[in-house]
Amino acid sequence: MLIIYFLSNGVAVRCGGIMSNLYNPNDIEAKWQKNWIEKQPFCASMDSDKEKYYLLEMFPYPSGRIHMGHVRNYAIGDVVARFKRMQGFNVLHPMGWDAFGMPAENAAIEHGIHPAKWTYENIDSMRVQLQRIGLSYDWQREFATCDADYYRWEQLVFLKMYERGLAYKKGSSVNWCNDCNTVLANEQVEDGCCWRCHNEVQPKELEQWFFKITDYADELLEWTDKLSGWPERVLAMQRNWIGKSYGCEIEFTVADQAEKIKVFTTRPDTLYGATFMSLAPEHPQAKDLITSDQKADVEAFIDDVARQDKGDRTSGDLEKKGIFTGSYCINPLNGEKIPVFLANFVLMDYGTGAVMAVPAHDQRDFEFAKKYELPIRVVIQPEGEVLDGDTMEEAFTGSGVLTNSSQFDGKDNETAKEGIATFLDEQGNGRKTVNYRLRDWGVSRQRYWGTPIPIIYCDDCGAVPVPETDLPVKLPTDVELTGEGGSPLASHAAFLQANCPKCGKIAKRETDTFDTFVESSWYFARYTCPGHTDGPLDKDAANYWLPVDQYIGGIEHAVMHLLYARFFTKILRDLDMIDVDEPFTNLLTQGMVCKETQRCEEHGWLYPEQVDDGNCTLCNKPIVLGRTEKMSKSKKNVIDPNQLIEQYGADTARLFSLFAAPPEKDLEWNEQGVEGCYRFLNRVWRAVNDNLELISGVEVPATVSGDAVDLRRKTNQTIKKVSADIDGSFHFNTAIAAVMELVNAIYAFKPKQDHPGVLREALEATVVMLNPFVPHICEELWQVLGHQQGVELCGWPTVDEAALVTTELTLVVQVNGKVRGKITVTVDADKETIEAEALADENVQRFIADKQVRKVIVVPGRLINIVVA
RNA sequence: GCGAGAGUGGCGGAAUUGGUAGACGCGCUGGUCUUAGGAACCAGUAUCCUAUGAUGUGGGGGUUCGAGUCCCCCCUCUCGCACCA
Repeated sequence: MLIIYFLSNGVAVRCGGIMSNLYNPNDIEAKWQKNWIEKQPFCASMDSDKEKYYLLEMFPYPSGRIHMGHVRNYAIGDVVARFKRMQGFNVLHPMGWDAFGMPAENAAIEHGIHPAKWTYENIDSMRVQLQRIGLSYDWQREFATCDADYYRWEQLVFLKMYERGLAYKKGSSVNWCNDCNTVLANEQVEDGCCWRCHNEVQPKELEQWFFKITDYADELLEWTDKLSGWPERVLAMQRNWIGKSYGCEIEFTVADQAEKIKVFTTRPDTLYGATFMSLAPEHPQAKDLITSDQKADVEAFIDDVARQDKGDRTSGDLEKKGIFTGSYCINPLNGEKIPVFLANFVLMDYGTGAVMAVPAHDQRDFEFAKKYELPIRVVIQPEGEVLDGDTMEEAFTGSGVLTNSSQFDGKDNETAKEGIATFLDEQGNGRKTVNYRLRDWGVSRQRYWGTPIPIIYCDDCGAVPVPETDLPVKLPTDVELTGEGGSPLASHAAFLQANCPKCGKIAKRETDTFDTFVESSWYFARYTCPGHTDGPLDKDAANYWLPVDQYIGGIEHAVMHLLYARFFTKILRDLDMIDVDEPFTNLLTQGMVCKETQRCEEHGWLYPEQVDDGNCTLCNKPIVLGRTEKMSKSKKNVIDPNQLIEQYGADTARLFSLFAAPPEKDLEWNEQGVEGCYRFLNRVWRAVNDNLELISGVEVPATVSGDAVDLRRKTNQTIKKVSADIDGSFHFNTAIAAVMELVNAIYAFKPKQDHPGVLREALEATVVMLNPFVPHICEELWQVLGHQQGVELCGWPTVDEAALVTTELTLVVQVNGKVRGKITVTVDADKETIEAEALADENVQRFIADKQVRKVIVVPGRLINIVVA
């Protein structure tokens, strides 16, 4: 026999004779990918006969290289797309590029390559990499957000928003990142640092464009209760972010002045307990309140706080500090004079920036009062306890009955909240209000590589919108990026100079560009009509496809992207461009891809290929295993998908990503697990090829007998399980496990030659069911099995209920809840027969012995429990 | 502190309505075939034990004929928010 040794996929194999029978993923995958690129079988069009299904994964930033997170995200999506298509849905599954953003500018600065060139080249290279995974996208709908054909419509939406006052400009203190040289939205600041570069964020006064997301705060919040297809924690994060709280605005008159100070409180019931007031140091009224004898000290305090880092300012363990302004204000309920303080823990951007301090019932005020020896007055007494302001050790924030509160004494505090609010309203000193944590979305960025904001500044007419007919305001390409002196648009004469659309005089163009989250806030809608030239959206197409039935992406977008996209959907609806309220019916947030870290004492973090047999390849010292963490370049615990695919094939990469963990959980990368998946695909490959001669041309029989009954039952049980596991619940790992069981049953099935039809049936079901997971090998095997049409066109298999029926059942017999035996009975056996059989079991008898049988519980189809004394 | 989620073999993970805990895969052990095995196939693999036996799903209680699953208390971990008035 001819013996050949060669290396295939990194594994040495020996092949006796027929080489064509070897599973060779690279050849098969190249063949089918070529077929998909040429024939474009995954292109969608509107079809009223079929039920639509819009499946979308979060589009990638074109960094140039895909990572395992992409592979996982898109593999999950592709299973759903292929499955739904096989089920007969009209599936829209598009892909494109979130193409504006800073890395392109950084590449330009570092390597002198133009952002546009860099971006489009990256897109070309990433498209090839995605195609190498075998994803079933409708590539005809592809676009990049940096295409003028895309962003021109974004500019139009902006103009419409501007008309309606939903986009406006104001000067404000913004979050400034010195490293990125730009402004950040509140959502983009994490622990006081830039979400991208982690540089410390500084406050800076700037004129900025804002989107009035606060107008939609209520609707965005209300819908969080209706998005039943979203994970609860994402909804919780959004609710938290919107931060709606009901309360009261109360006006305090400043003693001996006409001025009033407005506070926001959720606890008007504690107003009689206010013993001082705290203002944010940057409160605009603060300076007017400083009396001359306090001037020097207070101003020093204000400077001190201003210099403090914003992160520390809101960190919670900041030491509470404050200073008396010298002024007093009057409690509108009892006319009491209380001192006004400035306090470092009062935030200007929440509520009104001023707080009535009730030390007895607020922990922060309590600590402040203790420190500065201010009075603590109890106004709410809990049941069964008597609080005393002089002796209490912490604030009481629970509910109780009012005291020291004049006509409200004796009322429970919930009733008093209403009563005091109403009373204040009648007196003209306050009113019930609602307060939000959510701020308007600042969208100006002082960057080049983004969508230009279509506004012209005229000395006479002010900010004038660019006429719709002049759109797009194109980003000029003839710029040089140096990384210094701010955005190159500000010094680009041809771009900068424009005539005022109103008066025609020479004017200046806006040089800021949009936050790139604006592009990703509506791309899913544009996919429904990417070539539309009469407006942002073709309403018919958008209404046919939207909302997205299933959206899949990372949890890191729980607040920013997902909230902005919801907001934009409502904007588009109110601009009469679409009819839906919410963009994404169902949301799946997949877990991160993690891997064990490895470290060398001398060389620090090591890449997997820098470790050989537990030793560092650089110095041969033993490595130290670190924690399992999210794959990241900095920790070097990364696997390059391209290399992985080269070694094992895309099907193996996909299979492992789907099998090793359920999609919403973190996935721990494990080389041996990958090999296990590769082995399984080899097993499937051989199961078909080794039996090919036996089953070719064989019809699947209508009725079967003998051992074949069991295999047919297993086949149908598997179809049932896999269908249920994929549909709706996305339990891909258990679906794959079920097919593995079927394959094991096929291997164990004997004698094969007696029942070729049933064997064929089982093998075909295996191939069809695996297709959503590993499409290349399945297409190939389907062809090998003699089919002319693609496997996807054969449809998803249906369960033959008759084949599931069994004649005999194995029941467990318990004595006092413990398994003591098993009996086999016919399915139609009655309760008496089953009981008699169970009691007759030898081992069961031993445990019953001479004891008295109290009760016998028969759970049909499952077990018998004999209860003895 | 608030909110969400999790805790099951050596590891990743399974277990409709409470009904045989540990599917499937990895790893490990033994075997077959081999010059060879890091291939393939077969068998075994929760723990303790001589055992047909006992124990076992973070800990402690409870409900039940029966609890990983339901109820109460506690512990640990992960994530998000956090001086939000």
